[in-house]
Amino acid sequence: MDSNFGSWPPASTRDAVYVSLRERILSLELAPGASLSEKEMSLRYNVSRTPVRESFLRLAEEGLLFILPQRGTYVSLIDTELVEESRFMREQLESAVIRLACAKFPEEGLAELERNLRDQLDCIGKQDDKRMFELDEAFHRTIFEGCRKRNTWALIQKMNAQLNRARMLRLVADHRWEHLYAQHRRMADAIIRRDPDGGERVMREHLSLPIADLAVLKEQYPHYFK
Amino acid sequence: MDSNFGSWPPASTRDAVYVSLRERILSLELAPGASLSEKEMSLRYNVSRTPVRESFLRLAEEGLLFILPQRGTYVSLIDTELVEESRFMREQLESAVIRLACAKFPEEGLAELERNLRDQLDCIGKQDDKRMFELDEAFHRTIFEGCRKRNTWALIQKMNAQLNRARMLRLVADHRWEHLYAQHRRMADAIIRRDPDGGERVMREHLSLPIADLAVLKEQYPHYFK
DNA sequence: GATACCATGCTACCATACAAGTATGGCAGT
DNA sequence: ACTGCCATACTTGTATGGTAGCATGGTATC
Repeated sequence: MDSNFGSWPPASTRDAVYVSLRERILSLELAPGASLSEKEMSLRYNVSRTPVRESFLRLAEEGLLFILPQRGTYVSLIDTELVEESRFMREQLESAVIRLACAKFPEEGLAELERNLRDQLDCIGKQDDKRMFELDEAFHRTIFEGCRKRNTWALIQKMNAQLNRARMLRLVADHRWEHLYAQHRRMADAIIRRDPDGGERVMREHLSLPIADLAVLKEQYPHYFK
Repeated sequence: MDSNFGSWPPASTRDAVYVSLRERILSLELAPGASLSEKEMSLRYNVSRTPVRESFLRLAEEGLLFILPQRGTYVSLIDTELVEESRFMREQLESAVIRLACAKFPEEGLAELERNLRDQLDCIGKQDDKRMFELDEAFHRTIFEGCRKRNTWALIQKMNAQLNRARMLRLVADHRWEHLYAQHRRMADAIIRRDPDGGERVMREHLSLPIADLAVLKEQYPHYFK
């Protein structure tokens, strides 16, 4: 889920600070609009201002912070337009890729999807939300990798920062895991059947759902939004 | 074409260095594989290592540099897989957006497209390559803005760094400007006609072309590629 | 009372110093 | 001649000091 996935612990102080800050922002522990400063964070993490500053710059590029020179640094407000566009982009890219998958997909990838689906069923029984979230991501990633579209997936992951922060507001998210599983199952079936139209249809349905209630959230937490 | 577009001169030393380095990399003045160092650049630009270093980090994130800690920094080799994926992503996003444009597009945007097309014709007569390139970009940007997909366009611009560097290798690029103009003309017509299928068809055709000869380039400049 | 000014303390930005890891070339020992 | 060691000169990573710009609150002036 993170760019450092697979290379733990972080090689540098900078990465450690970056990872920590990012997590705190996405979890809303650092709320949208909150103010921070290089000095403050350097004290908190017991490091110098340099790695903190470099993390700030990186987070600012990702749209999670915004920096006003000589004034201060703030956690960026959630931009509904940006969230919607992120969802839009993901929908387009994923539906294109599943078409590819329905045209040609390696046997090994298919086996991986089946394994993943079995695990999902298992998770639904155990109500393990965290693991289910990981399986969801892994399922999609497997499709991308099977089509040799690793970089595309990486880009989607970056954009998802915005999306996931919004999603985090739905505190007790309606874990409609059964529904999610059913859609994943249909995707795998479409790939097996070599049915691009069917695959695309499920995928678009799948990716239209997540943030239908964005407007509601904006009313509920107005100070978190732009 | 740049994120600082419209806010000139660059507010900070950092941005100035970043813009300059980026341009030199994309123009291949700094060739793929070339080695550079923070110190060297700080001397050349007469600034301290700090803004240079921060530019390096940003360029590394964009995939234009790669940094080996304690060893050195190099201009990244052109990754054909990444280039192809960039093209792929652009194709998906642009064809989705032109479908939107064919469903609904503001009158004002349409006027802008017509203005742009007139200027393109003008440019073809004058053989002004640089301006034609700008008009090409502006044409596409106008379509995105008319659909309120500004952020999507911004993302495409970032990805294009990889693409454009590859494109730059075709030194005397075949400026088939007339062909390009014809395609743009057909896109505008599709928007006017409200013809999503026609619009998408032209767009996909338009964006499939650019790097058909990537393999040839790789043979011609093997040391520039991964 | 309202307004213009200025001291103060904050910020991020930039310069510089130091630390730590790595490549290289020469030299000593075999 | 070859090998292993080490001094040296690089590299990036981190720490810290100083600077310029901005916000704020108090004060002097009208």
